[in-house]
Amino acid sequence: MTSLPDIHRLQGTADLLPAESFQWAEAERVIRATMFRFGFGEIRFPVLEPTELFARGTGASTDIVQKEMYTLVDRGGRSLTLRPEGTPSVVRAYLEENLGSQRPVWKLFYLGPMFRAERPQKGRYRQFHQFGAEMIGAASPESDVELIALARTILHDLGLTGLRLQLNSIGSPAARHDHSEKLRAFLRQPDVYAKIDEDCRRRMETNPLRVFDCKNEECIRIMRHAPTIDQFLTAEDQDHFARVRSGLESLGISYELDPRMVRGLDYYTRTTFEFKTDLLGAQDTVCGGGRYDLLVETFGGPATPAVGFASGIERILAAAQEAGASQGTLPRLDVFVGALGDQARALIPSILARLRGLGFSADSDFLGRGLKAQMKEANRLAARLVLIVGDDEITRGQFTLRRMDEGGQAEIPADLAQWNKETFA
RNA sequence: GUGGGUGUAGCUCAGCUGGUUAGAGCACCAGGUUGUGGCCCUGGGGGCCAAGGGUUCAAAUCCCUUCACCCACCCCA
Repeated sequence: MTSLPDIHRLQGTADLLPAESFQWAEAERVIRATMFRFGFGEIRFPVLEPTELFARGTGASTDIVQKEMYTLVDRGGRSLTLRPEGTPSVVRAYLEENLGSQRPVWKLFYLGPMFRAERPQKGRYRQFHQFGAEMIGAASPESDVELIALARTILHDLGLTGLRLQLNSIGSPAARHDHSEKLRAFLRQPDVYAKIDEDCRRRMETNPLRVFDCKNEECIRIMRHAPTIDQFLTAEDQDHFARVRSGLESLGISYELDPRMVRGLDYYTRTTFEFKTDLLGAQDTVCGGGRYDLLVETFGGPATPAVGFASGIERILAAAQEAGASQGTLPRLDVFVGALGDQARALIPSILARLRGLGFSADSDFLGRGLKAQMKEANRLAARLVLIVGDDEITRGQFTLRRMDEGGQAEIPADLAQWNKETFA
């Protein structure tokens, strides 16, 4: 089985072999292409960051910071953390590279691995991969709409259909704080408290908004009468939200209002959104995002509004597969060189070099096997052509070129210099 | 961190209430075609049945422990 009995892939991580990594490369290509079409440029930032970046950026009260970070101490005694999400790093770079003074608005995207020390399950991994986009410097409702449209376009381009867009506005931190307090007060009323279940009594203290998510029918009934966030939004918040909604409508993007939608990160303000699928089981959010108008300030920068989203590649690929989206297959090999005999085998390197120089993908057998085995190998590689080089061919000065789809064979000159693209078309 | 499920060949799995050398399909290798793939036929290599302990004349099968993986809760991509 294994010759490394004590060395294993870490829980919640994966090895991707060529058949699968090819799907990934395709997805990444699509993501970048669409990002560029929307005018977003790629930012690459470190996988390892100071722990304080996330403690302050993601938020000390979040589950991510409280129990899900891979944190280590380096030799200098510094606390470092494998990035659990991208947004704080983008904001750090924005400030560190002094981007705000160069242009009023920055549109950046990223793509890469993130790390969270959670118990793995379907659609949840300890090393997973996200792409995300951030527009920093714009406060307009149209920028919210632009980001939602961007996310939706990429998801569509990746073959995902039937997604539900859920939308909410959570106002300012002050409004949320107000709301939470009122919610607690509501839940503490004896006649209410008596009816909610144990989980919700716990949630009431830790995160009262979560009670809205309870699946218990009694809790759902009671929560219909609970105060919702929209009652705490300012007139400006409400106006912003109304303009986001009308912007989406003018684009024909349908959405569901979900006043109970809670996002797990501290920095969101006003608009929040999620794209969900019903193809994945419990972990059904494929993309989540929102506005974070105060985050730049919390790092000591100037008041700078921003909006962004992040999306999980594993979940997207799983959902696309579930939806029966066409899966790209590895490209076919153009020419397989089948050689027989020492004299012919000695020619393989220069033949391969010539074919590759002409722009063809070319491969050969390096085991010195018989022609039959080499033909099987060529078939496995889905080769279009097999160039057969044996003693006969060398004495005749003509190589045999077999077309694998039709089965026909032809002769081509043994002189490599006479070959051109048409020879192997 | 909590709950449930599953661990038998590279992969997907069978092996019922314990009984002689542990099976199938696929994959891999070889032969049928001493220089020709995909289909077919024949043969072959591969398993300390997750690990450790226990019960028994006898354990892949029953019991215990550990480990791993999966699903779910919490939360999120």
